[in-house]
Amino acid sequence: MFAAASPIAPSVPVTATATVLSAPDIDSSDTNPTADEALPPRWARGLNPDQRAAVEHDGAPLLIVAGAGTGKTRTLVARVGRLIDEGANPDRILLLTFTRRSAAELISRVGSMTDHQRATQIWGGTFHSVANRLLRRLGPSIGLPAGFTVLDPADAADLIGIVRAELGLAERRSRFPKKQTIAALYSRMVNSQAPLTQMLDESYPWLRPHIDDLRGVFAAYTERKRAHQVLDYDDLLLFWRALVASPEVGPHLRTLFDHILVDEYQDTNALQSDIVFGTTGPTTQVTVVGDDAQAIYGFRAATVANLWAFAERFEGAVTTKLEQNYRSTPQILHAANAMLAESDVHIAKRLWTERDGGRQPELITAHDEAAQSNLVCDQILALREEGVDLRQQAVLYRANHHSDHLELELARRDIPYVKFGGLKFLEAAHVKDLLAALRVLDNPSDQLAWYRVLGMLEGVGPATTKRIADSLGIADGEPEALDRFLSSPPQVPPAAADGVTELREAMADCEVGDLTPAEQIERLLRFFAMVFPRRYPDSVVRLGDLEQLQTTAGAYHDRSRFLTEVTLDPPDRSSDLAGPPHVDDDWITLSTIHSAKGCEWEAVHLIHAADGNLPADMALSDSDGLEEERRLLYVAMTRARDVLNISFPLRYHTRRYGRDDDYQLAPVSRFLEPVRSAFHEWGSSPQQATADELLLELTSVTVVDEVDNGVAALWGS
DNA sequence: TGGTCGCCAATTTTT
DNA sequence: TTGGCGACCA
Repeated sequence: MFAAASPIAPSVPVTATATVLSAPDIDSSDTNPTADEALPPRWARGLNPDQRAAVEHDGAPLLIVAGAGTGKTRTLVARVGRLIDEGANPDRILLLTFTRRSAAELISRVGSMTDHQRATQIWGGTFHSVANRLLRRLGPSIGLPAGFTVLDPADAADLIGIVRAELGLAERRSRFPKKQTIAALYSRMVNSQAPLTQMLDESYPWLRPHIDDLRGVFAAYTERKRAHQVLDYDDLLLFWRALVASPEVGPHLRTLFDHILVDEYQDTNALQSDIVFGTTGPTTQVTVVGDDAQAIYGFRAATVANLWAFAERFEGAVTTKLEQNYRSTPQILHAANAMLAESDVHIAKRLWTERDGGRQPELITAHDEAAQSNLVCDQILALREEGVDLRQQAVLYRANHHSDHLELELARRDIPYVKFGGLKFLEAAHVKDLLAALRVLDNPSDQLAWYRVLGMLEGVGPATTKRIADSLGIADGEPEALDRFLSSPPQVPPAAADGVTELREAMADCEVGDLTPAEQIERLLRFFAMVFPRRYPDSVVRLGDLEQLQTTAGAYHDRSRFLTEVTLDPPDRSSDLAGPPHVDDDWITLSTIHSAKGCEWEAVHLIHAADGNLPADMALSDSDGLEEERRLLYVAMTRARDVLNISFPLRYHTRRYGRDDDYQLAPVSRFLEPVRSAFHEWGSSPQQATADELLLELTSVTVVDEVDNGVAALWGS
């Protein structure tokens, strides 16, 4: 009922073996145009009938349900290319994507298809970056100062930590939730638009007794943000929606765009759906693309209900499906389809391919984690021998630390790798230090930035920081705080005297001199060079990082702009600053499944596919969480073109009881158990493992008899 | 005695 | 990399 039959797209046979349909072969249609008098326009080349229908649709709101590997990006690019070709004004096209990187890629591909210059005029980016752009321009008309500062999530949590302490909730025994927990709760509340009581009942039942205190923290946090003119990520969305709702600005906003296109619509939340709806005017054509089988951001309050209810919210909407897969072998598709069959995705679709041949995906049981790392390295190298470059291979896993052991083994064997989704650049302490100093200059009411900067001084801890801050009037959000700090030295412990002098001089130079952002960073670096050696053992490396950041800042003339861009679109890791070692180097990609969304590789090695890791234990409490884990596995499997190797260790060593030789036995992921026949299976057998464990027990357990009997029983069978 | 500093354990997924 | 706990300094 949700996926109404589309009037514009022919329905596609849903069996995996259907090869009758006349979907054009991409390669031959690109190189061998048969229609000699009228070449199809560039955007139409190589599209299959379903894709072409989606590209050419005009009028009613359009939902494109695009399965994994069905040419979703190609279709989106072609659609935008067609619009521009046919005279649409690019700066009246809004293209909302999940990451900034995918927006940039889409726009660049549109550019090479049409006109590069015109393509760059498209409003492209994440919801957050577009919100920022709109609010700088239109914010003042709803009472938002144009000079607001954007807080990254870590800063937001720190600010919550401050008000939490100020409200006296940080006392020893109160067992009040930590700042990260409160921040996560707050963010989910905003993004799902659910009331606190409901949020607590559904997701945080153990916090129920603290409901009044939590309300107090939220109120104080909101008040503090207002006083200091800072917005967190969620506020960017909230204020965009406020623009939409405003009687003055709303109607104007709805005339800005002729076309709104949203990618990854299954991973948008309630607030984002409101925004798209509210930004759509009577003459705006809305197109959303998504796949409910790939919804993996429920923990961030994303809801596939947006996708399911699209046709209800956007009246007269039509739905079209893309089901022909151009990526994977039939064997891989079969395994993925079978695994997903049990799930509760609403929009029926079955991927099929014209490809034939290919090897069976493998399900590998490893003796333990060390064996798994070894096996994976062996396979990576074997594939490289066969001609599959490392660049065409990836190792995927559920949680960041799952790659720890493998990384050691890769390093030992000199296999180069690049890791995605790990520690964020913004989370590196030294980067936060530098940005805090710039933020103090940029917005002297930014209490959080002040606290961080002052706390860097020797002999100055939380208590002294607060004392100095109070004497400067920072807690009250007085912008004169900076002038006071620069005109007379605050009272500090003797150890901090030199540091505070250098800091004041550096900031004064940045304030009065007409310095570019890069020059200001250069000036501040002298202060950092003073305090870093005491603060960080690897201070030289960190200072080097900051010099790289200085280079990056060279592209900006405006300090506020630089700060906002870095906050909303940070480089992935610190090493990004230095760039990849050599362009012609070959390296393998390590990534969480979440970060692998939208990517594909010739060979995918999925590790730690053990129950407890995938699905993760944390997700087992409710069925929604469990289903999301299943879709996560589906996303991982469908990243592979030719080779899919899934492995899991039979046992995990734990140190829970203080001994290194403790272990837990782990079965294969419950999602894979029913579809084992789709795999070529090999590795250690569970029976063998259990006997091994019991032998191990023999050496360390005192109740020898029982264990002995257990071993005898097993070996007897 | 208040406050800083050093050492230890633990960490789902992210715009 | 954060937080918690204990040692040491004014």
